[in-house]
Amino acid sequence: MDRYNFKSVEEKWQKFWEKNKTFSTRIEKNKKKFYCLEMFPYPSGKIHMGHVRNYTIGDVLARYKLLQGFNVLHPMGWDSFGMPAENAAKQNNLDPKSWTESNISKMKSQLKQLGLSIDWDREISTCSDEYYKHQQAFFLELYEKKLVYRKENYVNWDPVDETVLANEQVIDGKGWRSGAVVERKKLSQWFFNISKFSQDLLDGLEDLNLWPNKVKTMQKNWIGKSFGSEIDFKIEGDLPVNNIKCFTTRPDTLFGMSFLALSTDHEISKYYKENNDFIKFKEECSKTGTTEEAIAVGEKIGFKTNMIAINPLNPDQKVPVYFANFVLMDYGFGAVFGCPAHDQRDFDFAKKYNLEIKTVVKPYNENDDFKVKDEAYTGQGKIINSAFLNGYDAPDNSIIETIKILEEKNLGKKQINYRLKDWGVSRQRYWGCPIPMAYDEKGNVYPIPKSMLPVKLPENINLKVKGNPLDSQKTWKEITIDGKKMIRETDTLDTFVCSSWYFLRFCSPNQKDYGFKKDEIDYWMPVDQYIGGVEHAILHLLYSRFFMRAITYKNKNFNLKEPFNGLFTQGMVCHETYKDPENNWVSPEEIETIEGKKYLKKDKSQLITVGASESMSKSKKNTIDPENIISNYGADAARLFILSDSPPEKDVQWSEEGIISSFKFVQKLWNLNSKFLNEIKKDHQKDDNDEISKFTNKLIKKVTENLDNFSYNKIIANLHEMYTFMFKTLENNYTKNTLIENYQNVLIIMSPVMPHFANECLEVLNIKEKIIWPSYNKNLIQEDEVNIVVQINGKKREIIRSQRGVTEEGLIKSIMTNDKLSKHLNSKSIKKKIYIKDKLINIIL
RNA sequence: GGGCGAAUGGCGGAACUGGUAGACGCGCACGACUCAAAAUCGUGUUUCGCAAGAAGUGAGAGUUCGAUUCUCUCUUCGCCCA
Repeated sequence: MDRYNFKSVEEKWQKFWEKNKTFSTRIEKNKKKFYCLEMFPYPSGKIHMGHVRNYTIGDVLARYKLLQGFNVLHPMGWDSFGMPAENAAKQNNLDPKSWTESNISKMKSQLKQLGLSIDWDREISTCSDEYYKHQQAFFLELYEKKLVYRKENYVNWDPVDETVLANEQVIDGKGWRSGAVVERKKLSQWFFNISKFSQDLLDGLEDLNLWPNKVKTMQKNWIGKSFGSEIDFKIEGDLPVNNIKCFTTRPDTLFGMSFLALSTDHEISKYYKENNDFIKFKEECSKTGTTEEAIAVGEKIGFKTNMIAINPLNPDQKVPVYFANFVLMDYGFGAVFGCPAHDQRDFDFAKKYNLEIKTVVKPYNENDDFKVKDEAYTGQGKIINSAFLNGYDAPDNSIIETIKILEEKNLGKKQINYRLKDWGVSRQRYWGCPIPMAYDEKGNVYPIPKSMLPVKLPENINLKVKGNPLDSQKTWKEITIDGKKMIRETDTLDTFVCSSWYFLRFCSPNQKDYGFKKDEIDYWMPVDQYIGGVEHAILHLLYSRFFMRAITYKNKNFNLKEPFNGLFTQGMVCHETYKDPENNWVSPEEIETIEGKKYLKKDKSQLITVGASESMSKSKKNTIDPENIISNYGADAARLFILSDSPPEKDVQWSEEGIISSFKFVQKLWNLNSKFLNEIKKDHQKDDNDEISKFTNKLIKKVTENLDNFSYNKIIANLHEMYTFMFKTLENNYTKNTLIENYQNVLIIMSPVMPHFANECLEVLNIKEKIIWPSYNKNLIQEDEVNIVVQINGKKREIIRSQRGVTEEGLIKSIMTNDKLSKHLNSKSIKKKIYIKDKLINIIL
């Protein structure tokens, strides 16, 4: 038998698809469309195993839908703006553009080697001005709709990268990329008004039935809707301040209040702007980050004013007013009342400044004299020490009751609050989409006229300057609009903006005058299946959902809110980790296995310790290069293995044994192919039986169901079963037609997973009609005989073969004549029988 | 600390709405081919037991004729948020 030459076969089909534009798509109104999209990659220069998994999953789906007769849109592009290009360029004295472009061409050829059914005519790259000019136009459109605004704001400042970080880019108080301790800094920033859509984004989740619940929950928590109330506090003191408005989610703990805390940016701070102690204090506050986490973990500090606040429900109680670092201006009204007993931040603060800690909620299992001691009590319970509120169940009932009382007395009202904040999109970087705005001498803001778009990035610039390189580009910065001299905005857009609408651009990649074309969007959108990593569960997906709403806002002829109808989040690719005797990470390539033990290749006396399997990362050196895998084993084997071992939504463990086994399986299938061709040549007069058709029809049913459920790992198992069955039974006598018909169907259903191999085999069969996904014949998948489990007292005793549809009486008869079973039954009387037709009988004695 | 999810052989994992636990693969063992090895093919492989049989899906309870599947309590792990 000849060996299967995967190299030439894979190359042949990749060329064939490219030359024939097999996967290039256009609108066909009479056909049902299917938009299959995988998250586009950042062009780092090399694909990694995560890409292989992501794009294989997507490709299996796209090819399956294509065979089912859908008009499939399956595009690919590049998320090509961002810091890595700028950093790499800085280090190697390159320019980010050429670095990015050469990476794209390398990665593109790698993706092609995987045999993906991509419509490359639709390729887009977000760093090309052909793409970002439309993004700038959208920016202006949103500006006109007042969904974009500029404000001075505290931001998370990364002092190493010298850029602003979004809250989610701050991990453990440090920059996600640089690892530097993040500072609080005040900057003028551009914002997208995403919070305007908080409720709508929340409501929209309800209809996303094809999204994982996990992701929906995460988004829900991120939007963070909470009920509470605003409360007016009367103020006494020597300042012209009569009252302060606070927001709270726990108005029911008002009787436990012992201070009022203000943000240092609260308007009242204007009375302190010449107070040196206050200025010092404010500086101190800027050292705490702006994330909820930083605030929860950091030390709570306060600046005491000489104002006194009066408890509206208990006018005899007067408490001090502080400025405090844990109150932010963009939460509520920048003012909160402190109830130390039932809020940990307030508790920490009260301990530090010796304020009263008055318990007003007790757990159900405690007495009325319960007192909060070492930490705040935030759980459920009953209200105590609170006059007319005593006895209410906290928090639910007590909050409702308190709000009712506050509203009756005109002291406050119910309020809904969202955790979701507006999206700061300004970045002080070069390699991003320029924000199309300008300022006159007085600092007034002007949009760049649409006729002057795109605002192109200047080329050949010095990146090795402090701060934003665009800031030092005088010739680029200075422009004239309508004869007026102006200075450009030098901030660029967060790269998440680029990925918030690329799925629209794929529908109209060549549209010149606008980002997309209406009739193309109407046909292709929404994305039917979006596939990517769960790490984008919140930001990218939420931003994209916002962007659709922003574009359709006040837009009568375009009304689509949800961009992604179906979402699938695949798991990560893991690999064992290895360490040498000196405790250094060792990559799998440096290891040789001798008699089951692993040694360093270069020094075979050195034994390697095998650690846990963890997600592939450069730092742990447990990555495997897909390019080597493809050249050693072929794309089909790689695709086969990446799908075979685990369900796609879970992590998969890459292993040498695994890929070798897949490689061998491809060869086995090739041998099976030869055998099939041999048998077909024999062309018997008559079929021995219909066993092969029965098997194939069952196989079609199973594989189709597994494809529909994303159980791709089970498809591989189905194919293994197919191989075993066919190899054993092929030598029965079958006619040419029977063999061809069944083998053709087998090849078609394996083609989404192993497209090169399957197409090669199909070609030899020389099928004249169009290749389509086979349906199964219901009559052929039913067996005439079934296995029936016989249980006695709920315990399995025997399996008996029986005719389908056998009656209970018939079954009992054969049980009585069965030696093994009648032994158990003896002369005992049968109390009860449970018979599940064609499956099981349980006899209770 | 809160939310969500998971736990099945030596390993990765199957098991439809409660009805044969361990499909399929890896690994391992034995056999065939070979002077030998590799490759390939075949057979076996949850545990205990010679066998008949018994036990068995993280632990403990419950519902049921019957529970990996449903309910409760607990343990451990993972992810997200803090």
